[in-house]
Amino acid sequence: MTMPERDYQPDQFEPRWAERWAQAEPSAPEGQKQKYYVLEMLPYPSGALHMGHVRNYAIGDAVARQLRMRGYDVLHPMGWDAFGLPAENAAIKNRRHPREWTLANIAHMREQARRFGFSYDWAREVTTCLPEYYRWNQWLFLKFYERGWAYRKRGWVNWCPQCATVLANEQVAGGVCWRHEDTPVESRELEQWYFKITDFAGELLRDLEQLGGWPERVRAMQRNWIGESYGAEVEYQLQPPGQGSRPAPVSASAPVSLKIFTTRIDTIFGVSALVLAPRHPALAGMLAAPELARAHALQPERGAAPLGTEAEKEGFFTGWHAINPFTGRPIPVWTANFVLMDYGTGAIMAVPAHDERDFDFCRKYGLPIPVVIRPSQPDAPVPADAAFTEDGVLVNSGEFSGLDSAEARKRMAAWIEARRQGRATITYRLQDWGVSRQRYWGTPIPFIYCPDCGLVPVPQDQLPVQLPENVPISAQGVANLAGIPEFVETTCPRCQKPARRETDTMDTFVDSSWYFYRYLSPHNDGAPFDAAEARRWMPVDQYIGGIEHAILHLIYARFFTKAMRDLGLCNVPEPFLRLFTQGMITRHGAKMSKSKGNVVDPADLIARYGADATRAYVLFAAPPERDFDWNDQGVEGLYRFLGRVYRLAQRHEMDASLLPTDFAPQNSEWQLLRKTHQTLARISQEFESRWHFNTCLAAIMELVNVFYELEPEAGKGIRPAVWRDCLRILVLMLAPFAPFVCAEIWQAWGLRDTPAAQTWPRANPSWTAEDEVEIVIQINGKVRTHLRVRASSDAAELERWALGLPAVQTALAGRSPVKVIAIPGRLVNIVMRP
RNA sequence: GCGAGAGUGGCGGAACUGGCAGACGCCCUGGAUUUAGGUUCCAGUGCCCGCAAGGGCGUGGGGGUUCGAGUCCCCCCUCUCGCACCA
Repeated sequence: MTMPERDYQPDQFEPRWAERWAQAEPSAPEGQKQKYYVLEMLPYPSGALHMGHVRNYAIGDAVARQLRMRGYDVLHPMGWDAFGLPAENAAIKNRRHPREWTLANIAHMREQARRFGFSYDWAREVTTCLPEYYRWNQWLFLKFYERGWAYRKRGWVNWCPQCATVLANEQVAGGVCWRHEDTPVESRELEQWYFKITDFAGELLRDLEQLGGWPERVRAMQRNWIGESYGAEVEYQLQPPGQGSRPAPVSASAPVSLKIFTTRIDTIFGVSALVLAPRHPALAGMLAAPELARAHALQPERGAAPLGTEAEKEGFFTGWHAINPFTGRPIPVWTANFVLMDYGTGAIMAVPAHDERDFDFCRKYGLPIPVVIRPSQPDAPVPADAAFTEDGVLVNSGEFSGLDSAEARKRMAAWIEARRQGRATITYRLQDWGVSRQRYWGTPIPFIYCPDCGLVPVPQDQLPVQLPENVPISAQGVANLAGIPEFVETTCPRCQKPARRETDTMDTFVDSSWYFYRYLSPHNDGAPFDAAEARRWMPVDQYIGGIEHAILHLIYARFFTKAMRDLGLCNVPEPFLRLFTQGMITRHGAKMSKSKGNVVDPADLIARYGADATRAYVLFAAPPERDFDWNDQGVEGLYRFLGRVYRLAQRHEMDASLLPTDFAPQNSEWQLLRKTHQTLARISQEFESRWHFNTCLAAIMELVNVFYELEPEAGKGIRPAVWRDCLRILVLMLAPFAPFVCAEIWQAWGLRDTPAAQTWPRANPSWTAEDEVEIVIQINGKVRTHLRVRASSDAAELERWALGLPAVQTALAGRSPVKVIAIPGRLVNIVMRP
């Protein structure tokens, strides 16, 4: 008896399952099962899911579903990165409150995610713009403040005129804003809140070594970003301008010494000048107003130089001199555009003979170029008209002459340290994270400015500091908090006198730095998260997301975990054990964007082909870590394939009985069992290694082709029990990639639950092995013929049989081969002289 | 310039350890089913020569190691991504 065959029409059953799964209570955690935390990067609720989301979640869901079938207790949550500027821009456009717009988008996107069948535990959903969440941003901010990890500082900051707010260094790439690629970032001098991520720089760098489950590319990017350099600080005493014994009068704020950072203290006998960054604070006490202005004019705007070039080096002599502590001789102090205030001490010693930049600069301005390092190999060539920048042997360096560079660096650092004019030190390129934003739609920073008490943290029991509901929205924008008097005006928690609230909000990267802890106890109102839950679930076993967060989000989140560990909130040093970065989906060779008109809308795909075909195609098109270009016909291929499976399954009855493992197959049963179990072994292996789901789906397609080929044998040469067993395995293997159609088939078969609730099948090794193999016969490395032999045939047998083949006899033409290579199970190569 | 990754049919890709290059899918062609179109099912499909049997060529280019190289080594070319005077 066969069931009536129906066409594959996913819209007739997918919504039904989606609804059922959305309402299903998450399976209760079972203590004895091993935990596995699968996390996908939470999306910004921009309005609708895009293909990038679909790819990210299709990968994560396949992994989560397969792990559940393998018996893990899987945590697979989802949430919304709901604060941020697009909501304000939308507010301006539609005169709609950012909260309304955001929550409406979330509702829609959650519905889309459900329609796709992504198996999230919706009871754990987190929305960062709700006070239940952001109060814990504020709570953590205050904890950081107590530890000195949150502090205020006046300094030059990146300002994006489009965003009308400050940006962190990580959010500026190539001189432009990360959200506005056509907007150069300006620099402004402002007082801002910072997180002291530099306190963790060394640990953030070292612990990268233990992140073996991360792509090397991401680790390299973070390593470069942190930028650790071993070197020394050296303090130079200053001499004001003036001739001989009559120094010119200097102001009270005049500095008496200057600290520089160098990685090459071994070259210090070759210093021609000290050079200060144009914005070095010491210059204010060294230069008269016109010169100071001249110095400030040297400061290049970030990204001012065209890409691929460096600005011409420019600077001028300040009139001051500094005493080289090693030689006792005065050297001129300059200021120049090529010295960065943000790195080291903002001042360098210029050693033109041994640094390319210093060489360019000193040659341009006619400063001397004394040589103090020679190559270790006496006959090695020395660059004629360039700096020799490698390590070597010191010359003209007083008592240090003759030492090699590495040894000299140690001794010279010790020498300067003994004189208390310097020390060996480590410098990082990484700078503290500027977290202030001058925007409305973010977490208010919980501080109060009191005329009497100064800066006062908002007491913990008064959290959250709520974002005011009523905010003026005009064509110019959403007012920031400074423009909302009801918010600003408050009373001092200490003295109760009138006071002002801090009006900056937090960078939204604060929200995403710890959201994956909030999933563990999303409704806890006594703490950001439950420590016992964190002990059970952290670290995240597998994080999946886009490479674009390689530095920003992933370094901030690592920093938060380390800080929270030091606060005693959690006990792991790293948040993400394994990281998988999926590739981009392009179309017509370009990133999908509305302006290019090359967007594929997941909603349209669901309507035409259903969620399963869309998910499966996204996985089939390429290995998940690679970029791929969207092909409209490709989805149709997967739609056809799922239809093939659906129809095949409908044509056959099912029962719940399993084939015994010691079952003795006969005739074509072997073929089906072997193919099924070989496919199963391949897919099981792929889940535990590369995640090349494209080959998994290809393997399932091959298997389905075999089913079609053998279908006339079903119930004849292939007994029903064998046919059913293989068919059931097919559906179970497909279930992580196309859960709807598999559930539908399961139900149509009259079986209980869904494939997702079944145990992942185990490949039977006695059925995967081939008993016969085809051996390639080569002559001089070229395939000439084939030979079918028992799989167990040894090399001697193979050689004997191969040499007896007519084709080989013809080729040999009576001569004897020079050599015969026989590899059991693979080939025989007969080597002859040409 | 520096760092990382990638170059395989008309297209996406497969070949994980050196052992039949092109699995699987798309496109295209033909056949069956169908009143017809669509759907479905089956077959063909790297390039060149050949009616065929068969042969030659072929994984960006050049060289090398090896019985044997898409895979290992050296040199070069192209593309993608990241970094951008970090002393």
